[in-house]
Amino acid sequence: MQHAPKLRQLEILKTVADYGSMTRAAQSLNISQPAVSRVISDLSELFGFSLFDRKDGLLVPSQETRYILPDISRMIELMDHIRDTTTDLTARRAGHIRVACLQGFSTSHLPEVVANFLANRPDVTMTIEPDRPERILEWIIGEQYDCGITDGFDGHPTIESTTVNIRTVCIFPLGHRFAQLDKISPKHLDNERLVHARRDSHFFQMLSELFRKHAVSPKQTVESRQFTSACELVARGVGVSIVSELDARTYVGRLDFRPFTPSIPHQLSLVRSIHQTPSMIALDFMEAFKDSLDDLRI
Amino acid sequence: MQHAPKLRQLEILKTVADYGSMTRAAQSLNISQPAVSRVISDLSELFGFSLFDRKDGLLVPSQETRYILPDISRMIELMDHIRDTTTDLTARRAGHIRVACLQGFSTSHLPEVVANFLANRPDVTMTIEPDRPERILEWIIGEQYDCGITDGFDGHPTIESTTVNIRTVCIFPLGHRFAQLDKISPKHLDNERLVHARRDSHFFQMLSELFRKHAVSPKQTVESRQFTSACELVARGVGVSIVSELDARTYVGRLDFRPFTPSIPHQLSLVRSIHQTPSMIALDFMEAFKDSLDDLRI
DNA sequence: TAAATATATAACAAATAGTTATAGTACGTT
DNA sequence: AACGTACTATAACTATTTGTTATATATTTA
Repeated sequence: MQHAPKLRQLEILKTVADYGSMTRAAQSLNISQPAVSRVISDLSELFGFSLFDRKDGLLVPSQETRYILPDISRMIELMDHIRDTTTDLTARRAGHIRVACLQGFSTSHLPEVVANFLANRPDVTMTIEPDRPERILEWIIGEQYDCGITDGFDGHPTIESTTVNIRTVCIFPLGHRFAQLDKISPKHLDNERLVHARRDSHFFQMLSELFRKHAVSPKQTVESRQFTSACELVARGVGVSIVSELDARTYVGRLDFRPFTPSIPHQLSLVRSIHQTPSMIALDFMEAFKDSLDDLRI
Repeated sequence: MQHAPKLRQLEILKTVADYGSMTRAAQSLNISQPAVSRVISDLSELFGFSLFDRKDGLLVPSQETRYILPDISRMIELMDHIRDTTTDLTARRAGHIRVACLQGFSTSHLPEVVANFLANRPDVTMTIEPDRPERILEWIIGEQYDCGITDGFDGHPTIESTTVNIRTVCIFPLGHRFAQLDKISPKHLDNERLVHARRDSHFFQMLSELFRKHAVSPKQTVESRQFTSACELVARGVGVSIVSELDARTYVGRLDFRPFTPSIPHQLSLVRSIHQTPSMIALDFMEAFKDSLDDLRI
C-alpha cells in the first residue's frame, strides 16, 4: 500500500492546476519554482500517473488529475474550516453550549440573555432544555449539559453552584392603587385578588407562612404553574401576584411592580458538574448570565 | 493568522481521542510516546485551548476538541479516499470515460463491450452519447469526449483514428430459404422483400450501385433509419436486409445470416483527439473495443 | 506511601520541504 | 538554422519538521 500524499503536496498540485504553470503557482505560493517542480514529480511518482499535459504552453491537468481535483479542493476547504473553527473557539466566538433550566426561565429572563450573548457570536450555537428541577440536577450530574439554571438548590457533592438571591416584588395591573405605594407588604394584600404560584412550590409555602403570620387572607383567584403566566394574568387585570423581579422585569410596560417586604428571596442557582471542565465559551456564557442578574440580586 | 495544523497532527489528535491515552495512541500509530506527547502540546499551543481533560485516568477530549473532531474524521477519511482513488486510477480500476458514438452502436454492439469492460472495474464510470457522425467529430475535436465511434470517417488533421472493416452480411428470418446458401450475392435478392438503411447513407449508395450493376431489383419494403430496427423487422419476417455483421451478431437466435458478396465493408472508425492525452483507463477501453471487433474485421 | 503507569522534557537523528545555482527544453523570431 | 525568452528539471545544500532514546515528573492504584 502506498503512503498518503501530504496535504501540502495536494495544495501545490491544485495551485499548479489553477495557474497552468509551475512558475506562476510558485509565485502565488511564495515558494521557489524548483520546490513546486519537485513536488509535482514526487506526486506523479507516488500516484503512478502523469499529472499534467502541456497544451499551448499551459499545464493542463490530465484526465486522472481532473478526477481527483474536486476531492483535493474539498480537502483544502475542510482544513481551512478547521483552522477557522479553532481560531473562533479560542476567540470564544464559536462553540456549542447546552443549558438545562426551569420552564419558567426558558420563557422569561433567559431568552434575552441568550439573545444578547449570541448577538456578536455568530458561530455559537446553544441547546436550551427546560425541565423540572430534579431532572436538571440529574442532567448536570450526568454531564449532559454544560450548566443548569434552577432554584432552591441545596447542594450536591458533584455539583458546583453559584446562588443568587433575587428580589421579590408584587406585580399589579397598570393603574392599580398599589402604584401609589413604595413597597408592598402582606397587610396590603388582605382581600386582594391574588394570582399565585403552584401550591407545591417552596416559594408558595414561604408566602403562605407569611400571610398566616400577618393574619391576612388574599382572595386566591388563580393558581398558575408558572410565574410567566401569572404575569400575563396580572397584566390582564385578573389580580396581583408575588413573583421574582426577574419575571416582573420582562413585563415592564404591561404591568407595574413594587418591592415586596419582608424579603422572601428567590434563590436562583447556576449549577455545573465539577467533573466536567467547561468549554471556554460555556464559562463566558455563565459569566454573562451572572452579570445579567447583577441589578436583581439582593 | 495562525498556520494550519498538519494532517498528521490531526490524525494523532484523533487517535489519542479514540484511545484515551497518549501511550496507547503511540502504540497504535507505531511511534514513540514522546512524539505523541509533543504533537498534542504543539497543537494545544497552536489552537489556543486545552485539548484533553483527564478523567478516571483517561484522556477525554475537551468540549472544544469535541467540537472539531467530526471535521478531523472527515478530513482523514477524505485523504484515505484520495489515496485509494489514485491507487485505483493507476491500477486502471477507476476513472471516467466519455464515449460519443453513432445511434446504431449505442444499441447494438457497444452495450455488450461496455458491460464486459465495467464488469471487473467497479469504480469506472462512463458517459455514452449517441449522435450523428458530424456531431461526433465536432465533439472529438472539441475534446468533449475521450473517444468516438463512427463510420465513413475520412480523416481530419486533429483526429487520430483506427478504422476497421466490418464484414457485411445478409440477414433473413429463421427458416428462410437463404439458410441453404453459403453466401448471399445480389442475384439472390432479385424480387426479395428488402428492408434497407436510409437512402442518404453512404452504405445505401454502395448497395444500390451493386444492385444496378447486377441488374437486380429487390422489393424495397421498409426504409429504416437504423440497422437495429432493420434487424427487428427482419426477425419478425418482414423481409431480408444487408447489414454489418456487428449488428447481425446481437440478433443471433432471432434471425439468421450469411456473408454477403461482393464485400461492401462497413468502415467503423474509433476516433480520438490528438490534442488530448487520453487517460490510461480510456486507452484500455479503446483497446477493449478494438479487441471486440477482432473476429468481425475483414 | 510505594509501585506501577502515564506524560513531559531534553538532546539528538532522520526525513522533509524549502533554498540557490544552473542546466535543459520548447517555442517564437529573425 | 541560430538565437533569445520563458519555463521546467536537476543538483547540492539548509532549515524545519518529525521522529528517536534516555530520563525526569506526574498520576493512579495497590
